[in-house]
Amino acid sequence: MSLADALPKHYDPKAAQEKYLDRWDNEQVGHADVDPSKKPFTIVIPPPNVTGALHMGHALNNTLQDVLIRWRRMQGRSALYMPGTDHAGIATQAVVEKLIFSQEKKTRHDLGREKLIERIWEWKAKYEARILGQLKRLGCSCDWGRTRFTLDDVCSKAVRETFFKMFRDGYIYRGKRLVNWDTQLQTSVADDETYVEDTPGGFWTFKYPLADAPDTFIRFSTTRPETMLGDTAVCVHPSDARYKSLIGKKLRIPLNGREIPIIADGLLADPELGTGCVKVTPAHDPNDYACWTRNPHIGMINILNPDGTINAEGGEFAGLDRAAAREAVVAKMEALGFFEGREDRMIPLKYSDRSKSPIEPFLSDQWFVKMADRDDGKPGLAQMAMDAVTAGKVKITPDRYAKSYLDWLTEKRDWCISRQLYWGHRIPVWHFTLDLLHHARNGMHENESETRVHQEFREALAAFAKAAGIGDEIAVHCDEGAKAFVCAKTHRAESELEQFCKVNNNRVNTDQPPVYYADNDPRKAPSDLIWAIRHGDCIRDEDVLDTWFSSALWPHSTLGWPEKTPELEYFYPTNVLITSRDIITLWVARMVLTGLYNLGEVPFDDVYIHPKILDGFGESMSKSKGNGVDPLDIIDRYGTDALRFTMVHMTTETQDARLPVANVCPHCDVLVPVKQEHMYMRTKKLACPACKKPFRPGGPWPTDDPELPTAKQASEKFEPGRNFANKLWNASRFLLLNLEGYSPAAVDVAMLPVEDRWILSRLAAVTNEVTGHLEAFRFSEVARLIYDFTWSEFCDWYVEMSKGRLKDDAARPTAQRVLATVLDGIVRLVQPVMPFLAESIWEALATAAPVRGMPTPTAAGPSAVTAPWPTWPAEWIDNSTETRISRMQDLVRFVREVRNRYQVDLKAALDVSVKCSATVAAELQALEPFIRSLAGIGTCTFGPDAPKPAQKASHVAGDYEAFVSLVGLIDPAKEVDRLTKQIAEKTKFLAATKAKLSNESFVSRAPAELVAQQREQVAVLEAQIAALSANLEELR
RNA sequence: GGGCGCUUAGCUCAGCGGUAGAGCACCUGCCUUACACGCAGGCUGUCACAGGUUCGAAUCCUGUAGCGCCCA
Repeated sequence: MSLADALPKHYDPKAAQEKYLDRWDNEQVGHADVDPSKKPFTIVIPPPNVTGALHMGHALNNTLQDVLIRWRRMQGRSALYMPGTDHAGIATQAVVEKLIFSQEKKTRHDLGREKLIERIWEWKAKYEARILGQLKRLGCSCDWGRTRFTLDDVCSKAVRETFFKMFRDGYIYRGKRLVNWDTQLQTSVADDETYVEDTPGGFWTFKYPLADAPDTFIRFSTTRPETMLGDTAVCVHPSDARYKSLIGKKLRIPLNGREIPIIADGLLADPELGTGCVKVTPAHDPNDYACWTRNPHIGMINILNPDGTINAEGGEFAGLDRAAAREAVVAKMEALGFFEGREDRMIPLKYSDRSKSPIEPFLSDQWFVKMADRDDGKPGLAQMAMDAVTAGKVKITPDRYAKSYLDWLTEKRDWCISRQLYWGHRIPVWHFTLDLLHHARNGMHENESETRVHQEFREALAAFAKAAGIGDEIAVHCDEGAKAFVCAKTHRAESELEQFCKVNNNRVNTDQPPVYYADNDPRKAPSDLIWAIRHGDCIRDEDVLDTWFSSALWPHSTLGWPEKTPELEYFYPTNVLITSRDIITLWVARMVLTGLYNLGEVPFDDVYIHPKILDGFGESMSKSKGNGVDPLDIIDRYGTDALRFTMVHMTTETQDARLPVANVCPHCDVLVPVKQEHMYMRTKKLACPACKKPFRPGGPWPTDDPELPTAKQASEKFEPGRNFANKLWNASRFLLLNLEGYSPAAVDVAMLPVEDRWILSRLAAVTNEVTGHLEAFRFSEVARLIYDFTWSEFCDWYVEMSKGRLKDDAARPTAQRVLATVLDGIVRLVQPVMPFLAESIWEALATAAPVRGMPTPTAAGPSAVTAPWPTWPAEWIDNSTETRISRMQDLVRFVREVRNRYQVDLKAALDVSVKCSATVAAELQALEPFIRSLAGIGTCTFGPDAPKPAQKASHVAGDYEAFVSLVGLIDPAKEVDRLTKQIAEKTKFLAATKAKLSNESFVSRAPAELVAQQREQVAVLEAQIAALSANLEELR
């Protein structure tokens, strides 16, 4: 009693969160041990970027993971939810650089590598703490003690080991690639860090003369005339009759006299467009670059310096900025007479989001991982990853995403892993420039000299490494020209190489021996090595690795690989990976291939791809639009349980999840829907429709508005979740108010009354279904079933039916036991989805009914989190009992409908008579007290001879006919309307059924069962229509 | 240009071969001692369009239109 009084009328999510978050933290409920007596279950978190805080997409992603983890933990698995964050190279470096520039007007070049990295670590510390805090408030039961970061020592070791292995095995090579080059910041930027804007520009037409027929010309147009300096071909369509005879001939570029071929390429040239001829500048245009890959003989020429000025390839134009070069090139072409015309045109120009300057496609040296099949017997990485999915070792759900995965991998495109950044895993490679002609100067053939130098370099390096004790820790590639690359596996090898470089760079172009090592030091480089490099340099690679390279290792790096840790042994391969579809290729595919490459085992058995969260207009959420919602705002307003419930409920297989966003009026807390015209800070002031006071809608506002308060954002989508939490809370409150005198006892379920057997049958069936849906990742079904069972069956019917029994001393103990058992079962089902609510109820229940359950009560454990997942005896599921209760519900609904229709006061009892067989009557009789109380009935008679009141409302059901006496109440017109409508419905249905049966094909081809059922239906319908018609007649 | 998904009640979405469902909104009663974040009841649909397969199609196939995402 005192306890129940202490329970507030409304579930207080904030109080529950505060209480249990601390407790779970202290008790480390998320800690998963290596425990051979249990089966492991592992999910690694897709590590959130430390760039910023978590958004609704994360809330969804992490909720689903935690649901599975909590469920499996209850099933007795050692469930590890591995937490951590991602350094997110470019994104994080960009925000920090931006911040520093805005506050201190300093660029990264001003600060230098060390200093900038230091500042980013500060940022990381702040955001990592924030992200982990958010995850905790989302209720995620991670094993916090194992938290990893993609740049920490453990992950770094895995990165280095993997890079080294791949380098040694010949999967990693250095090559050229066109990147989006920001000439101002002098870095490449990713595609998603650029934007395209229509910009006024020009469209110039020029002509090039044929080399051997200077009076014959090819005309073409371009928006970037300066790139003519880098042209290596002119391309026509192979089927274009105008140029067919010219294919293979040479043109002369008038600017510099270089001769270039006319080639045919159906993919680049479009005969319908302009002159049908296209100049090809492979080093400065993506399409032309692609053309070069198909026609490598044309070669390519880079004409730009990293700062956007023309390089030495530009001859007389060298040193000019690209804009000046454009004018100068046009002027010269005009002066030479090859300029044909210019028109103004809007050009879709790509800009860098970070410097707002135009992007230059720029050819640069990058590191790649070879994905293709190999001819040296080592497996192709892409093929390995494809085989894992086609062979079913990794199962992707929904399975249509397996196609995107396979399609992408089929291209087997090499993976560019280098980034021109400071923030990331620095590539552990040292560049040596060899003097290939060393021996040639002494008369040896050039080729032979080169081979010899390579060989000497290898041998010398091996000797050096052996002497330095790092023989197994370096690998070398020097099979291409003057560049040799040495990769260091360990920090020790790294520092040896660093020192070596330092020593030898000091003596480039001298004949002096190394000064760093003493003469008697075995590491002193052999003279051959010195010879080999003495005209070159030796420096560490400046680049860092793509973030995805480290996150690709996440499922095993977090478990300690390359060390053979017990965790790795026990928890790997992990079980499920949950992520969103846009990183199937960037991340999932790469995890599979690194897992297979490093460990020979796939990283996870299942991949579940969840929906994307969109706003109410179907647009993706983003800060700049101002349509994003902060999960913490939702938690503050509706509670974590409500947030999680709604997330689970929204997770269907095919649809993206729409979340209509509203501004919360800062004055009166009313939700004001966001309209599209409010987005992008387009609306600075709104009046609240409720309180009429003005406020500023949510958006990416840089500062506070001194005049107007800014609205927080919310979404009414979370209300059903909050309401459900409250409903279950109150059902529990009801039980606690009625548990006085509760005593546990063994129960023979078969001997229980029908209402108890019904709710236990439903509980067992729903539990089975929920378990099945969890196994198959059908999240929305899980939420729906729990919601419907709890609300529409347990609360609406069973709890109502129990009210009378609780007042009856004889029936009370059993009712209490069943109520406690069912509520306990519901709480367990709810725990994975709504853990704070479940724990609150669990704790309250523990004081009043610590020993509970059926058929044999047992002591409930201390926490719902660790309570066993429910399973019930199969024989509890009883269809005939469920049918009996359905019949009762149908009857009660009929009486209630009559009461509502005639606006009969609740307190006024109605008299009901039910005409039915003796069997049905007996079954209904057993439920009579419930029927009376649920429907508000005075007298109630059942049986074949049940009287038909003179004035009545009637209802015809499958196996009974019911009448509510309406003496003094009846409005015959209303009843006539109603019965007429019902007769019409049934007649229509009857006609459809008869039509089916008179169709010979139906009778012969449809399953016999179905045909029989339809025949029966005809009989039933005819009887019902007859009864309804008779009742209708009596009203007239 | 290629691929994938979506189009069902006013809104958000389930259903995916055998008489169209939920929540919200709306209407009518109810502060009935668990819950007004509630209770009882009601209203609401050519299941985008056009063909086809089938005894039977919202459900399977083909095409069209619109919307969205991914890849180039």
